[in-house]
Amino acid sequence: MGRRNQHSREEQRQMALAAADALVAAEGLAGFSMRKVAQSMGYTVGNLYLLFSNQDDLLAEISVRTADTLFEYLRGVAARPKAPLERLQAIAAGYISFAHKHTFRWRLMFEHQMPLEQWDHPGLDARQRILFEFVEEHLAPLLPQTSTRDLRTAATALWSSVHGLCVLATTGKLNWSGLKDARPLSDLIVRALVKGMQDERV
Amino acid sequence: MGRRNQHSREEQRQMALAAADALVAAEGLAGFSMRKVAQSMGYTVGNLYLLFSNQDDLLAEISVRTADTLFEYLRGVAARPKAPLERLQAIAAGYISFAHKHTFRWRLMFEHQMPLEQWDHPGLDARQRILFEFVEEHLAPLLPQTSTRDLRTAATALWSSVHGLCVLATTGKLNWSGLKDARPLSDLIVRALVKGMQDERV
DNA sequence: ACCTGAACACCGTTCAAGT
DNA sequence: ACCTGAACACCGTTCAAGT
Repeated sequence: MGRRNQHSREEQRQMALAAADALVAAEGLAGFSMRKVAQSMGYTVGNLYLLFSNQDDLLAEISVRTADTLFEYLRGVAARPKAPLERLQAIAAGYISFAHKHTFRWRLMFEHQMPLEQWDHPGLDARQRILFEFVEEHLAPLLPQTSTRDLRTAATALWSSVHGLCVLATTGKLNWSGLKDARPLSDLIVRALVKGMQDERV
Repeated sequence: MGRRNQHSREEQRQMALAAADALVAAEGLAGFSMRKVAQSMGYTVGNLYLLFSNQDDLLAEISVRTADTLFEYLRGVAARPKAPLERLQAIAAGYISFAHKHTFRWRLMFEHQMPLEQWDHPGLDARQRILFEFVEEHLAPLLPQTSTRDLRTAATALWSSVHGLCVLATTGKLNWSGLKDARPLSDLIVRALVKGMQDERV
């Protein structure tokens, strides 16, 4: 057939991304398929391969969207508290609550690029760098007189810790500790880590 | 056909597990399939469903094996250092180096049970509890006069942090910080976190 | 030029039928 | 009783062929 120019190529891309994002949000990566996306947007599967090079490419673009949404949310969260430590704690708690609210979308960012192995998506890498720099920026006031290099190390340590807690929290592995909410734990991690680093002569 | 009792059911299970484990180690979860496992052990796919209830069941059993191997390794690592802090740092570094050496097997433990959602595998949960208690046991000497409840919280905080670093390290996301080795970072996290917690009146 | 439809090579899972 | 072989309902990806 061929419905001529009913939707421009760019419109089709956006339709596909919207359909795919909704599918991931509803069913997770396990329930995702190119065929479902195609059906949901009213086109054939084959057509999807004229818009994206393959499934990984489509999933990567959804991850980029999620990363942008996440970052915007974190910027909003960081705007409230004035005290540096509380701001950092709010950012950490915001990260966890975002992951809790958009579990499948958030998981996708870490599940799907594992197959890609070393092959790095430039757009995705950029988002990750932005996030780390954001943490670094808000950690800086708490660690004055620290070299750029050590500050970067500290930000990496802090963020990987928060991320690890987030992983455990979203996979229900915190029940062991008897905690219902992750917030006390994220506060503790940020506070203790910052305090411990302040005491260092790194 | 039916090769009568050429291998007992239990022998077949072990053959399947060995084949599946080797397949995961070589190709990761992405390259895994029931059909490949069956072919590798010289039986039909259908026969696999007389040994395991389904794919997730088989993968869970492999995860249990990996968890046992990991724990045995960590126990060995913890036997060396005498000083409590150094012992804890050695355990953290051991966890990361195990994940680095057996990347695909280690990833499987966290990738495959996500689809299972809340549905918890009792054997797997037991291993996770053992690991947390192991950390708690080695953290205890560093946090005397701490209640059982707070000690558990501290162990959770510490281990989720180490796990988070491990995730980033094995997915190559540490390059941003300029670190080639994760060891300095894991040492820093353990040291700073313990120090920060010691200063608390939790 | 734009999109389809059917094909290809894979999947997990089930179960009647062979020995 | 033990295991197979073929079927079923799905996949991702490609590409000749229709309009």
